[in-house]
Amino acid sequence: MTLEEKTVPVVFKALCDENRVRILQYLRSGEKCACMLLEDLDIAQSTLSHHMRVLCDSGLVRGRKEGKWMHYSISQEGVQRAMVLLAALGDVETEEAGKPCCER
Amino acid sequence: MTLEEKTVPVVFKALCDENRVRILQYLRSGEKCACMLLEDLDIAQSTLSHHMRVLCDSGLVRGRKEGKWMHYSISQEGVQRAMVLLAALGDVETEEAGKPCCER
DNA sequence: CTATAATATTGAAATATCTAAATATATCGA
DNA sequence: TCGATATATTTAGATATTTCAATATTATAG
Repeated sequence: MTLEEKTVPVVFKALCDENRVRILQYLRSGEKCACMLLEDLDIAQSTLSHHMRVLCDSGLVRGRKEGKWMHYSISQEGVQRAMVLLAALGDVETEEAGKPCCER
Repeated sequence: MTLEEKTVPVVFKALCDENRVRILQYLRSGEKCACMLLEDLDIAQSTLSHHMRVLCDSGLVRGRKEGKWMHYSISQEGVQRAMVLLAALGDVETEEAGKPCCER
């Protein structure tokens, strides 16, 4: 597994803002429509819309349009993909027997 | 598991910059000293130092001082902690049987 | 078709982040 | 102690992000 430098930031930017983490927290209790989130979060509507775009771009959240309402939910597949990317980090190659990188 | 809104961004900011992902990529082949990273990455020394601080603050990387050299390596514990945080997202509560949030 | 309601987009200000040069600190060897 | 080397911190400019008001778009009801 090789980490792609361009795509990894797009995925994890979702988790780099306090408000987006709060939104994800809400979504853990199931699919929510934007109006619901707007009630609970005390942010402007355009701000919510911006954050939902970032979340959807990351793949961690899925948006479903139903009439004039947008319903958002956590994407299991997206979370799984992110887990794989993160796990790749922990997957360190076999240590090259104490080879020193600098003269001592 | 409950996601803490303040701490989660600190952890995942590590993965939100292309250069930091490249650094993590390098560290996958084992512990590296700063001078090594500096050679490979084509960025200023102060820039590297800044990124290493962000990485260490996230807990994903551990720094070890040896004389005048700093050695950096991926922290298995840190990656594990991040995995737990991320997994909490996928752990969605039992869906409340299609309860609609908006009038239709 | 028109009015209304939900969401998206645009524009602009405030704030944060990235970058590098200059400087500071720490360690080692002479 | 002095000079050289590795890394950290400070400062400042460039860029990106967050936020909200205003406006645009889309869908539904009448």
